[in-house]
Amino acid sequence: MLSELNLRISPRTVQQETVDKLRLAILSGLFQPGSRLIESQLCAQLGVSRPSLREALRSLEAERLIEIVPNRGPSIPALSWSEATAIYEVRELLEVEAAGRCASRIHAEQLRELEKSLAAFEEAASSNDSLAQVTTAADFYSIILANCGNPILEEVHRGLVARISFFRGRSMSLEGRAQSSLAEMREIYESIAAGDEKAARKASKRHLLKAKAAAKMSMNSES
Amino acid sequence: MLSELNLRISPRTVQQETVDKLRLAILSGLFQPGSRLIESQLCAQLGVSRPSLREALRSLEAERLIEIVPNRGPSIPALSWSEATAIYEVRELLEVEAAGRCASRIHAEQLRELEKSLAAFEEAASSNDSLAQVTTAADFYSIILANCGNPILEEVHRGLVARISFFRGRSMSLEGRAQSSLAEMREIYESIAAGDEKAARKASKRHLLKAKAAAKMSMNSES
DNA sequence: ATTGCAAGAATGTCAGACAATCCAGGTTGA
DNA sequence: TCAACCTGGATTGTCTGACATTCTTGCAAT
Repeated sequence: MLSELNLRISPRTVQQETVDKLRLAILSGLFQPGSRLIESQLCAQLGVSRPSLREALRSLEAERLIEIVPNRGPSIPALSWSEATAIYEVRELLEVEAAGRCASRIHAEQLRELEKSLAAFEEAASSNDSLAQVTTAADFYSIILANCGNPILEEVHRGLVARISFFRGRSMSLEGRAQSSLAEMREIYESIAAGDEKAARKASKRHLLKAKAAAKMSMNSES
Repeated sequence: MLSELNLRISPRTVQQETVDKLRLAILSGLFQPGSRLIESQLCAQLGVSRPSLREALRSLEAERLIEIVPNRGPSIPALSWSEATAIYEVRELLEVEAAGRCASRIHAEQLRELEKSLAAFEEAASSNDSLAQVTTAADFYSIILANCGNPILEEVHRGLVARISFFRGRSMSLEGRAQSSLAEMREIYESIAAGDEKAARKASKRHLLKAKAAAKMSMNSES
C-alpha cells in the first residue's frame, strides 16, 4: 500500500537536508553571533560525514549565513549595525518595487492568500509569541514578493531577509511594535487590494522605515 | 630579500583557488550553456581531489553560476530570455540607485578612477576586442557600485551581473553598440562628476534600458 | 607580567571505496 | 518496423580513514 506517495521529482540528498537543518537552526537563533561551529560536533549532531557537512557549509557560506575563514573554520557572523543598515536600504529598494508591481498585477486568488496571511499576523500580533509574529510577517511579505512578477527580485530579497533575521525577532518584541506593524501592513494590503501602485509603494516604504527604526532601537537598548 | 612581500592575511586554500578558476572559466564562456560538468574530468584538469572540487561546486551553485541536480551532477544553466529580463530589471533598480548615490557622495580621487576607466572603455570601444569592451565596461560600473556607500548593493549587483555575462559579450559585439554605449556612459560620468543625482539616475536608467534592448536583439538574431 | 614553547584540537586535503542512479545502446517481442 | 525492456558502463552521493598544517591554550621561564 502506497501510504505515503512520494512524488518528489528530485530526491533529497543528505547535503540538502543538512543545509536546510543548519539554515533553520541559524535563522531561529540557535547559535550566538560570533560563535564558532565545530565540524566534528556538527557531524555528530546531524549524523552526517565530514565531506557532506563541509559541502553544506560551503553553501551556507555563499548565502552569507556563515563565515568560513581559512584554518579557523565556520562561524556565525556578527552583523554590525552599519551592515544591517545597508541591508535594510536594499530591502527597501526591493520591497517598495515589489509592492508597487504587486498592486498592479496580483490575481484575485493570491490576494485572498495575502489577506489570510494578514489575518494570521493579526492573530499573532495580539499574542506574545514573537516567533509566530516574525514568521507570519515574513509570510505576508513573501506572498507580495512571489506575486511581483519577478522571481529574481524574490530570490534576492529572500537572501537579504535571511541575513537580518537576528534583528527581526528582537525588534518585533518591542513594546507595541507588533500592533503598529499590523497597522502598516494593513495599509499595504489595502493599497494592493485597491490596485493603487503608488499608495502601495508609499505604504511599503513607510513600513520598512519603521521596522528599521525599531530594529535600531532594540539594538541600542541591549547591546 | 623580501622581493614579494606577502601580507595576505588569509591564506588561499585549494577550495578558493578552485572556485576562482571555475568562476573565471564560466564567466569567459568556456562552457556551453546547458552542458554538463563531469566531476572526474574537472578534478583531473584542476588537479584537486573530489571532495575539494565538490565544495567548490557547492559554492558556485549558491552563486547560481551552475546548477546541481541530484544524481545528475552540475551543469551550466541555460538562461532563458525571461529570466534575463528579470535580472535586467533588478539590475536597473540597483544601478540607478547606485549611480544616484554615487553622484552625491563620490570623492575626488575615486572620480578620477572613474574617469580613467571611462577612458579605458573608450579605447576598447574603438577596437574590435569585445572581451576588452565587456571588461572595461564592467570596471566602470564596479567603480560606481563601490562608491555608492552601500556594500550590500555592490554585492548583490555583482552576483546578478555575473549571471548574465553570457549576454553582455554578445550584445557588445553588435554593430555600433560599443559607440552608443560609450556615449551613454559618458553621460553617466558627467552627471556624477557634476554631482547631479537626478541626472545620474536618468542617465543610468537610459543606459541600462538600451543595454537590455541590445541584449534582446543579439539574442533574437542568433538563437 | 610578558614571552616562548609544546601539547592538543581543529581544519585542509587527499585517496579509496561502494551503493544508488542515470544513460546509451542493443535485444526482444509484438 | 517500432516500441518496450534490459543490461553494462559511467557518474554521482556518501562514507571511512588518514595525515599534514595551522590554530589555540595552558604552562614554564625569564
